[in-house]
Amino acid sequence: MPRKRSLTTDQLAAAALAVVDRDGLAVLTMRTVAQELNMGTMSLYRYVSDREQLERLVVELVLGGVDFTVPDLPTWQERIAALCERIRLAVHAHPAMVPLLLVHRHASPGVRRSGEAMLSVLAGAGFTGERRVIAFRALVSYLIGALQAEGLGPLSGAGTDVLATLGEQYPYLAETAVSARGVTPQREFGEGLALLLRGLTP
Amino acid sequence: MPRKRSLTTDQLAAAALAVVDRDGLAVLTMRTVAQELNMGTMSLYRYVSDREQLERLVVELVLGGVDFTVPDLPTWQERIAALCERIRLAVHAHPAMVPLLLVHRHASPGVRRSGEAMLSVLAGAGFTGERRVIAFRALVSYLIGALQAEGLGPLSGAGTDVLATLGEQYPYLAETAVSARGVTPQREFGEGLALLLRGLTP
DNA sequence: CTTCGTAGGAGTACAACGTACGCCTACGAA
DNA sequence: TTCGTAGGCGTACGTTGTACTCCTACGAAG
Repeated sequence: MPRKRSLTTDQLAAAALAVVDRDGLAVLTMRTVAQELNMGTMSLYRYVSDREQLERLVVELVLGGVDFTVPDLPTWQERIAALCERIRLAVHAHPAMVPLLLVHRHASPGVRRSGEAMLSVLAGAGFTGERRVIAFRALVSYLIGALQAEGLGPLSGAGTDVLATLGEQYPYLAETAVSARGVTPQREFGEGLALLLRGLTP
Repeated sequence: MPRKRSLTTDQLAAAALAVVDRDGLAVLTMRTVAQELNMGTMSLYRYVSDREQLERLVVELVLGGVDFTVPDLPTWQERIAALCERIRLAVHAHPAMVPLLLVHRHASPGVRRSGEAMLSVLAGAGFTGERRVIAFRALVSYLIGALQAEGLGPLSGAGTDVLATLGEQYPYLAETAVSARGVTPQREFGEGLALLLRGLTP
């Protein structure tokens, strides 16, 4: 066996994530990542076969830091909420990569582990068969949507101010946007999830 | 005023949507759309300033067909559900363009109109201030996540079969995937939304 | 210590993309 | 009939992902 690899896939993923964190998802390029590592562009292809695979590595790096062991809490609702909050926190640290989560949610072990953890809680709570399917999908849909909305949403963030200004055309939207200023992303996420959990029954 | 335009923006959007419906979002290109219209590539720039604007036109075309007048139904929950179902139906007809919905959800009149309609229902139901913010965001998050999940999700569609096969590593995921086979996207969407609505109280 | 084969690193090159620029020309107003 | 404006489009450039090919560093074998 000649020559040892000078890079681990983790280092590669970390470099890509650094680029995304610093300059945004739009500049995530084989060339920019290679520059970040002081390597030739084509050298990256010794570690990944694709740009897609590079993106998957980023997703795995972010989700890899999440603890998916089911927390020891009194109610299953709290267990679900704690799991979701862990995910939200991990993603919140790298908001620019959220779109990657959605694109690669298929073939990502991290996403699967998270699903497995949530399902085990639901199963323990007594959800079976199609009820469990519905409940799980509802949770995942909310999670995905909320993460996506957090960084870019029209209510929190920069979009809020824009919406607040066109009050005559969309009065409710404008009024709600003003109220939204006092709501942190964390509260928004947590209390929205709580609403969903209230409606869930095995 | 010399020369009349030979194209309406609707026709342009329709051509782009046709390309997306037929060959997928990946081949949506200024060149492919131009070919679809038997025009030169650069001619499109007489109608849109950007590729982004072209994508926005597609979003508007899809959402433009949705009726956002609040339906006359007994409960506000049913009114919300009906609005969401209308959106789901419109999007369901063009599943490949869902990612565009998310990217352009900011500057899209259609998205704003939908938000305004939902908020008016919530307001009529007695939601005010931050409670309305939370409720609205929860609904939007679910809607976005569910639409996204519908076409590509790991539970319905092709991903289901894959998941069902790796049972030893993700037992719950595999079992749930099998149960998911009997659940149509429509039921999944509607019943998941019902769960969320059950937890909503002004 | 020398030698050798394997695999890592990188330069070149190409197709496809978005789009700036500038030309030609069709057509409504005069 | 003429003219200026604006529609249509060909060309070309920078950027992207990546196939191909070469050179070379290095662990194992002698």
